[in-house]
Amino acid sequence: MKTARSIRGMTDILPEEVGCYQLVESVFRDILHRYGYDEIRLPMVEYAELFKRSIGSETDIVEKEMYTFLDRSDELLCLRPEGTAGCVRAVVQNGLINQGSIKKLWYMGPMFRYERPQRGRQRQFNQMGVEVFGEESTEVELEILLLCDRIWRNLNIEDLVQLEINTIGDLDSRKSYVTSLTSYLQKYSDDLDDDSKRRLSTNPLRILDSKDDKTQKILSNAPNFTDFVDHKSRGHFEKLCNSLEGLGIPYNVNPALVRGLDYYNRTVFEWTTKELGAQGTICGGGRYDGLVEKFSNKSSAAVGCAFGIERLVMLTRSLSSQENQLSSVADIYIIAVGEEARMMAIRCAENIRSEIPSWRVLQNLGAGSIKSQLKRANKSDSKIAIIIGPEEVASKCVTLKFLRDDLEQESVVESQLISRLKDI
RNA sequence: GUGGCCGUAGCUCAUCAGGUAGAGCACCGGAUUGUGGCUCCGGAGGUAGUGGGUUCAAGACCCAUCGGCCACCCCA
Repeated sequence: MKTARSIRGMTDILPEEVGCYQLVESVFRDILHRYGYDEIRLPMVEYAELFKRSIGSETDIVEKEMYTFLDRSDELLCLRPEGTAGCVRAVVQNGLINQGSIKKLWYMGPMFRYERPQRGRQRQFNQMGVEVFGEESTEVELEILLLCDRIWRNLNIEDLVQLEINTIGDLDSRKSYVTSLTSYLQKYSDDLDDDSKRRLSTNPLRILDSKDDKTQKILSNAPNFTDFVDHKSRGHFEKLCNSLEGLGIPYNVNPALVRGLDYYNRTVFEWTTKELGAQGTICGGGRYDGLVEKFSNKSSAAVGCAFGIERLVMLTRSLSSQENQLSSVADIYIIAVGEEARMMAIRCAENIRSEIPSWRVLQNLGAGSIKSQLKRANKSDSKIAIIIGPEEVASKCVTLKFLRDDLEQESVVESQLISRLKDI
């Protein structure tokens, strides 16, 4: 059946996997709460223009990865490819940033990018994100990195991740570096690989990432980005690095780390892992002091980052263990044979659910012999089966059968059931 | 968008000089009357991703298409 198929790259998260998601999400929620961040819930659809202006129209995301469409009023909309732009929009629109005060927010939800799916990459994927508005000191970066580190530790993946960090200076220093780099590379343009040739005119900074040996050779004599970073940014970065050292957070300065979104300035960082194949970034972010003023007559410093939930789930799962954390184990399975018994069974089930809320009570749905119902009870992993048939109806008793322990089954008067169960 | 590998029962896979498909697990039922787990017996379940082509004959060969995986690209 062709129609019973999900869209490419948009996968179902099956019941057996949901436990892992809930675990990752609850760790995130808990830690963000403890650091004093508030949740904000944002729409999945925004004006396409929002992303063009914030992420940058020359970027891959905007150029070829957005789900863009016209709605019935001919408005050009798109499915959000990331969370920061929408968060900035919301913060400006709702007047959440006041001069001189700091706003700390987090959000969670699906993002959409039209890319070829592969390990760790889907067209619909889930992110958790953090944004802090209104403070330009390195303390913000530091707090976010500390909070990341705490998340890794809570998920027991701290040994599997590394922090890569860099500064890309302010807008002016980036501009002058780009002109310098471009004019240098222009001289060798014939020897560059095809991708890099193309990027020479679109996004020269990206050439630094080229995997081509010849291109890398050319780059070895290219002007150094570090020399172009403005003094303030450099100082900012050094201060951050010193603080990280002081706090014992290992990091690696990666001069080639240039993020693919235009809104960043100064600090950029990525937490990566080698466990996930080619898509090793589990969290990426940085500072974007200039973005708010693009949508507002005010300006505000800002830092943020986003976590890939699927990738974190894969990572925590690659550690084995906690799979099926919240899988379908039950406490009680109720078996009924006959119409009157069924009514009695429902009564008992509801009664237990009211009186012992922490228990998971399954009731056999549909008919079946006692034997087949007991088989199901066994498969449900229930500890106890309650059997109710004509005999039980007649005697106003229920039969308790212990499925995991070597105990005699017993008969309990219906009115005594709860107190008997509470003793177990 | 590009490249490599792959697509047979719910799942994992076999079948392969091309002659209209099998196993294990799972599922359902039974082994004397209302009792699970172990064992034994039986049953159901596949137009071999889809569409063309080659052939007397194709799951097996060719082409296309869709999908999956992995990589490039880029990123979470």
